[in-house]
This record gives sequence, structure tokens and C-alpha cells, in this order.
Amino acid sequence: MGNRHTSLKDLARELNVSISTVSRALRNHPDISPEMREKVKQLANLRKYSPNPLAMGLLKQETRMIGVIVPDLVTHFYASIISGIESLAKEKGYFILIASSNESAEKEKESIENLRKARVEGLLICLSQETTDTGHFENLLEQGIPLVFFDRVCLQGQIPTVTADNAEAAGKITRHFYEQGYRRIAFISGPEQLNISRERLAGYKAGLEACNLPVDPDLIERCNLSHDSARQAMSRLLKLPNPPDAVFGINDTVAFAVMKEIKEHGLRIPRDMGLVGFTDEFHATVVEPQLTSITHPTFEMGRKAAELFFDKIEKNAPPETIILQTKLVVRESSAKHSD
Amino acid sequence: MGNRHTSLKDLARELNVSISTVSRALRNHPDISPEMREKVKQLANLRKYSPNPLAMGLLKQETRMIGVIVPDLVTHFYASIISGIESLAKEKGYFILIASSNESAEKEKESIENLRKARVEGLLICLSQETTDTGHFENLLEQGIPLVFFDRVCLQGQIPTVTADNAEAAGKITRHFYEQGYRRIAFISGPEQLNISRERLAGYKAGLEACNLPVDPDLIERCNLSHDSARQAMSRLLKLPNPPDAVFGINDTVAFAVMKEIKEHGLRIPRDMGLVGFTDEFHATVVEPQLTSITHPTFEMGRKAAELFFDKIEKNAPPETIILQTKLVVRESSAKHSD
DNA sequence: TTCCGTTCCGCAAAGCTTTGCGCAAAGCTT
DNA sequence: AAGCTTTGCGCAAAGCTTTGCGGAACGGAA
Repeated sequence: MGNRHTSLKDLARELNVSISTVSRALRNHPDISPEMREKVKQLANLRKYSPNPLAMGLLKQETRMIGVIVPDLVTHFYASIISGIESLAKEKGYFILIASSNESAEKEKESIENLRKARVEGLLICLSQETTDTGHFENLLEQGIPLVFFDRVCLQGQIPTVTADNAEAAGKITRHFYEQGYRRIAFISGPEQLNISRERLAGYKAGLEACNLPVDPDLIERCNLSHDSARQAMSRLLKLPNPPDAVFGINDTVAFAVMKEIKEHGLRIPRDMGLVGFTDEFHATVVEPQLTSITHPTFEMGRKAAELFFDKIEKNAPPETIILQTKLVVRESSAKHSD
Repeated sequence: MGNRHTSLKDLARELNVSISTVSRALRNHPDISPEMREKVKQLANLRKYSPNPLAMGLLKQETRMIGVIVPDLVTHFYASIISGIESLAKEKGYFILIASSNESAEKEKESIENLRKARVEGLLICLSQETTDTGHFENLLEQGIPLVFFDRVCLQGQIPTVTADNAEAAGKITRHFYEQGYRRIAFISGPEQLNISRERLAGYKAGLEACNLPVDPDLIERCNLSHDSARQAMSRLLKLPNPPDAVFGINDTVAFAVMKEIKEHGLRIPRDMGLVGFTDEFHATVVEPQLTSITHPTFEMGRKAAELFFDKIEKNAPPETIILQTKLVVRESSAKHSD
């Protein structure tokens, strides 16, 4: 193979000194004479020595790996969050192990176990859509495993979390619709157990109230966040005797699916139907009409989540709840008055 | 902390037997009596014992980790490939460590070093756009580190690779344009050092020839695969005295950027300008008009790349070159005759 | 010359697992 | 009853690193 890395032992043998001497020389221990130190360092460079992280891990009882679990890997939203996590992890000399739950509570549990078996030092998790039982998280807590939730969270107060200001954002959207002249504003939400569903729904209702609009249960739809399910939800809205004139979707996927359904139904956006989504920068500008949306600070969300993790393991900081502010970026899909 | 995992030693102490007995009992070694085996297994279950991968790695000289380097993390294309890699890795009990080169040759090198330091057993790489020097890859080869390239490759023959059939795909696109009645077909390519640029360019030219169209150098543009650079390339094409009536972009990002530029220029797709991209399923249907495109089998590409890696480490298979067939999916953006 | 203090380095343990070998006790044969 | 095999388990090494402690050699001082 030749595949073997050079070890301290190799260097020691070649220099005819003991392993401890080599180790100390490389770490600038004062017990080692300057000449010896230089000799060792030179050879180490030549042989491209780098300490074996397995041995170090065993010794120090740390793996410098953290586990990240997201509902899926292929959505830009999560990819971007992961990117943020990775940026801080890299600075700290940590690697991240990524697993996807595929929105399944079962797979989420499985991934947690796998990552634990791999000896990650902590877990950063975005809940799967299905997750209702929080027992496995409480288990982790009891075992003292650092845990951070982002975007979709639970057990707030006990566990550090970072989310967007969902209620405020949903309120912004509703008021924006109102200002643009829309009066029957619908909301396509997600599963009730998700905090993002609940918070955005609450913000939506608060927004309606602020505008003196009634809350019409007919205008509140649910879907399971899949493309098809979102289209069906929109389809139901369109079949209403008194259909909405504006709708906002709870996330990227939903917004795009809704857009398609509206178009196929022969309605024009924004003239016949206003549309606003929750998404990150990238996708919103690709579609036509460009999507007015709440832009998530995804990269920052990831980075903050990582920060919370390191705060925990470095300073044993108490669980903090970070709420990131969002921006309503007005584009074409809600500009009723501009066309 | 309590954060410690139970070890064989813990089990051994609790059962008043030796560590080796515990180890053998768990591995069903015949030397151990059935009663002892059961007793050990029960306690192991109770204490949730799982072997320490660091210790195992040290012993067996394997980490069960593989490194993956992609040009970026946030593009659906790579995310989907990674998803494919992960699916096989998971089956084989391997974890993947993901790094992004950000299209920089420097960062690519850096990532390789980092992953090597982390003791990955092999590397699956999609070249950065900048990479011209292949020295560091040859180094890996000499050291006997399993290496697989996907999508953007080099050193073919020496290293296992999996790519799309780029030339054939580009030919298909060109002929499709011709059949739709387009006659001045432009191609926006990427950096010359990338095989995907060269192969698609070759296929483009061959396609023109097959249709008895001349190869006009004016119609061949290059960009650095960024959004802005692609738009500028398209802008140059539009300013030509004799501009194209169809264009195909070398990848997702380019295709979308081109689409925007065309629209902002006041041209209609597909009537005034045909457009075809190289992309995966997801994005093509989100934009309007829906994008005719060569769909990459991204997930499969990732999975195949992982297969080649395991072939190498399990059977020491010689470097294979896998070429995946693509599909031309005709949608709206090139349907000149249907509107 | 003897003793003490530096200076510089090696031994060994710990962290966890697997496995070849050795060893004791029990069971069997003659 | 003596000698053999089998059964069931423990010792120790190897894989790699760090670090407390012990120790040799050498210098200087008395």
C-alpha cells in the first residue's frame, strides 16, 4: 500500500531518539535542546508528518467532528445553512458529518444514532417534518451531548436554538399584501408540529388583525411541504366559492409549486393573484415573475448555530435562543399596483 | 460530563471478566460459552455499547471516512451528486467528509491536505474551475490514495472517472435546435482547462457539421461559470452585428443567467431566441419558460463515483471510465415551432 | 574528589479494540 | 489413576499520541 502515514515512531527510529523526544520537540517543549528540536522538525516536514487524529481523539477523548442533520440535502436552503456551519467549523478545526432525515422521524433517530456511534462531539439539527416525539433529544440532553437546533426547533429554553423571526416576517407579508390592495389573503402552512408553521400562522393572523381583515379559516391551508401536496393545497384554494386574491407559501418549495398551480389555472401573477414566499435569495430571482419573499439569512443561521455549539463546549454557555431578523424583498409577484 | 461512552473495559469490570472475553463474546467467538455470551450481550445492550471507531481505526488502520471535494456546496447539482455518494457510502458503513473548493485551485489543494490529515481513506473530487496543475493528484496516486473524479475530470486512464457523455449531449442539443428551425446557434462555454468545456464544445461543433451549419467563432463565448460572467457573455452575443437565434449554456448557472439577460434585452424565449441548458431536473421546471435541457443523472453520477471508489479499495480494480448517458428533455424554451 | 543542580531525554501509562498464544480446569480415554 | 484433549478464559501486543516522572550525564562548587 505505502498508504501509511508517518508516525512519531517512524521519525523516532530514523533519528535514533525516543518517541517522547520527537513529540516534545514538535510541541516546543523546553526540555528539548534547540538543535534536537530543529532536527526533528526538519525531518517531520520532510516526511510530511501530521499527528494521527484517531490517536489524539482516543487520548483526548475528542473527535473534532460535529454532526449535522437536515431534512434534505438537495435544497438550496439547507445547503446554504450547512455552508454557514462549515465555515465556522473549519475555523475551529472541526469537521462536520452530514446526514439527512428525508423529513422522516425514523431516519432522524437513525441518523442521530449513527452520528453518535461515529463519536461526534455534538449535533446541530433541523427537525424533520414528522418529528413529534422529542424523547431522543431529551436522551441526548441527559447524556450531556451538546445539541443545537436551527430553523425548525423544539424544547426551547432547554436547548440552544436559532430561528428566523417567523411571526414578525409573516406579519410583514400580510401587511404588505394589504398595502398592495389585496384583501383575501391566504396562507399555505405546513405540519402543525413545526414551530415554523405555528409561528408563521400566528404572524399571519396578527397581520390580518392589524389590517382589520377577518381571519377566514377557508383561507388557511396545510400541506406536507412537498411539491405535490402544495399544489393540491393551492388547487383547493382556487376552487373556493370565494377564492383568495393573494397567497403566501410557507417555504421555497411551496411557493414554487403554488406559482405553477396558479399559472396553470390561467391566472396572472401579480394581477389576479399575489404571491409571496419564504425563501433565500437565489431561487426567488430565477422564477418569473420574480418572487417577492422573505429572505432567510441562511448562511448566517448556520454560522450562528455553530457558534452556539462552540459556546456550549468551550464555555459551557447556557442555552440561548437566537432570533434572526428577516427582510421582505419586494419583487414582481406581489406588485399589484405597479402593473 | 457523563459524556463518555461505555467501553469494553467498563463491561468487563462490571461482569468481572477480562476485556478479551467481552470482545469475543460480542463477536460470537466460539471460545466463549453460550451463557457468557448472552450475559455479555445483554449488558452491552443495556449500556448501549458501541465499539469506539477511533480505537478500531487505529487498530485496523482504517477510518471508514471518505473525502468529497466539490466546487461549491450550494448548487443543487453538486448537492444531488453528494446525495448519491452518500447513499452508497451509508450502505457500506462509511461516512463522508465534504469540502468545497469554491472553484479555487488553492482551496482545492488545501482541502485535500485537510482531508488527508483527517485520514480519509480516499477522495472523490470534482475539479475546481481553476485547476490546471495536476501535480497534487499525481502525488496522491503515488502514495496509493484511492482517488475518483466525477463530472470535471483529469488524468483519465490513470484514475477512475465518471462523467456525462458531454460531446454526445452537446451534439443532441445542436441538432435539436436545427430541427426547430434555429440556424445561428451559439454556445457559451466555460474555462478551457475543464473537460466539460472541451467536450461540449467538440460536440457542439460536430453537431453543427452534421447539420451542415458553419462554425462561427463569433458564436462561441466563454465565461467563468459565474452568474455575472455568463450574463456578460450573453450580452456580447446580443451585441453582435449578426446575433444568434439560439444559445446553449454549459450549465445551470449559465443557463439561468443567460435567460435573464435575454429577457432584459426584451427578447422572447423561444420565439426570438432559443435556449437550452445543461442542468438537472429540478431547476429546469421552475423557471419560465421551462427550460429545455440535458438532464444530468446527478444522483447516479455520485453513486457511480462511490462505486468506483469501493471497487478500488475492495477489489483493487483498475481505473475505469464511466460515461453516463444523458437525456434531452424538450420543454418550452426551445419549442420554436409550437408557439 | 564529592556532592548538588541542570540539562536532556527515555519509560510507561492511558485512551480502546482485536487477536495470537498460553494456561488452567474439566472431561475423556485406556 | 494417569495422561490426553477440549473448553473457556486471560495476558499482552499493536495501532499512535501525550505527559508525569525518573534517570543519566555533565557542569560547577566546596
